[in-house]
Amino acid sequence: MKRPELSVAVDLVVFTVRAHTLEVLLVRRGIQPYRGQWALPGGFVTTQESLEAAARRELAEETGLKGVYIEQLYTWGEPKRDPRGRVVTVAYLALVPAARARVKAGSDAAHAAFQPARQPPRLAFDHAVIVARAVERLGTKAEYSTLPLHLLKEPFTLSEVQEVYEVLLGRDLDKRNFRRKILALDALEETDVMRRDGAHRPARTFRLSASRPYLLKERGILFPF
Amino acid sequence: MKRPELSVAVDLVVFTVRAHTLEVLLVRRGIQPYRGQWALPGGFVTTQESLEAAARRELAEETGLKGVYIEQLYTWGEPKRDPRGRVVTVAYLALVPAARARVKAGSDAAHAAFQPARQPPRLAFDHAVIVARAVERLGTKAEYSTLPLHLLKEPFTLSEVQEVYEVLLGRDLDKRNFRRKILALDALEETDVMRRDGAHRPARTFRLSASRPYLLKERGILFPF
DNA sequence: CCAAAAGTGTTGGCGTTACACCCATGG
DNA sequence: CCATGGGTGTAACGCCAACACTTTTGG
Repeated sequence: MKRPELSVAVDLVVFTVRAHTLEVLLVRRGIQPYRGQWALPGGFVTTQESLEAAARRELAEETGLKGVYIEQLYTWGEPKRDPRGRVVTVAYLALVPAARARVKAGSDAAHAAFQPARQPPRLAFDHAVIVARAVERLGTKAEYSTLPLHLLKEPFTLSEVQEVYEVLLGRDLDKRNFRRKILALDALEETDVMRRDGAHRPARTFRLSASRPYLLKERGILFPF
Repeated sequence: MKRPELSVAVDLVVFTVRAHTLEVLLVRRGIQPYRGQWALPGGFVTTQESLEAAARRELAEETGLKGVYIEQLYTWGEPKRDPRGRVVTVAYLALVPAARARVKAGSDAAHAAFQPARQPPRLAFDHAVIVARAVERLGTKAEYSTLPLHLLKEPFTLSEVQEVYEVLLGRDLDKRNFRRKILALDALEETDVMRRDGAHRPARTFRLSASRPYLLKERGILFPF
């Protein structure tokens, strides 16, 4: 049995929501091919680490962040997607709170930046396709899960929760209905600290409940009977 | 930049529904490691083919089938998942109609067979994990899509459609409600042939409608407002 | 006292579930 | 004529969408 050897890479689609916009982390390529163009952060998988470990390593190298939400997105492996040779890339989707979304100190200022995810600049390789798919996936999950909560730093207010859902869904939501629904999921737990912001009433704050720490799956809509 | 070379494989989870049971195609390994144990069909990706092409090639080699529904499932790449060395495998999920689900002629009778997908025999490598995830994914998609229709050979009857949904969802469905809903999706188109089976009234038959040929996504349930 | 965001309930409409009998055929 | 699966309608209920004003604070 033949076992051709290929290169395996991971690429990261790191999202954050800032100023009512969905943003993605991009890096400027310093080497050929596509030198000077924007691309997704990523790199080759070493022989001793798992795929997710490689993705987390790359994420830490660019942002210094650890312990954020990460999930595998899709694997691309067209023979000619990389002009250097055959590279199969496993793409990961990561969510980071805007308050933590800083490019790593010490990097060149022009080296990496968060940019609009829905109208990104011209990207290297097939990265535009990867970003588009990640945006679609995140939007879908916003419809039926609490995944978007990972875009917020705890503790957060209900208005902040509503903002991220509105950005991901691309439409405005009714405040009263939204609050009733998100609280009914029993995925949030109230903290005892209030957020004092400006010249207005302070807001209650919440964190992910310990019993429902992560994503929440609900029944589908086609056959609920 | 270092570019370690790894082996990349594809593995196939080929489902069919027969006798009110979800079944998966397994092959008996003829070589070490895990010689004699059941495993998923699959093989290494050659340097010139895409991942999906490799998956379709393996599927054709085992079953002779072409043009069936196939989608990428997930990629596994733990360093020690294969004792021979570092192998990253991209798993694909395929759906074949029971009427076409034959192991390729000329194969050893004991070489490959469809077996219960929810209680499979002991499997080689991490294939039990892969099968479990595929079963879960198929069940989820049955909740909100018409994907299960690809488990049927056209033309099919509404009773056959209901049967595959019941098997995937693991519960019985109400006949009148089911028919109203599945027809309301506008994904089926009636043919002019009737199915005459036995000592009972003949059934109307349907095929996937040309305008809704494939999977159908519906709105989520969390924020439909 | 004014601006700004937080917080809070009710009702009408629609979609979903529950449910039982007649039809067409082959033997 | 009987057994077998195919085919069909309605009514009660529950859930969801729509909708506007009061509260609390800072300046």
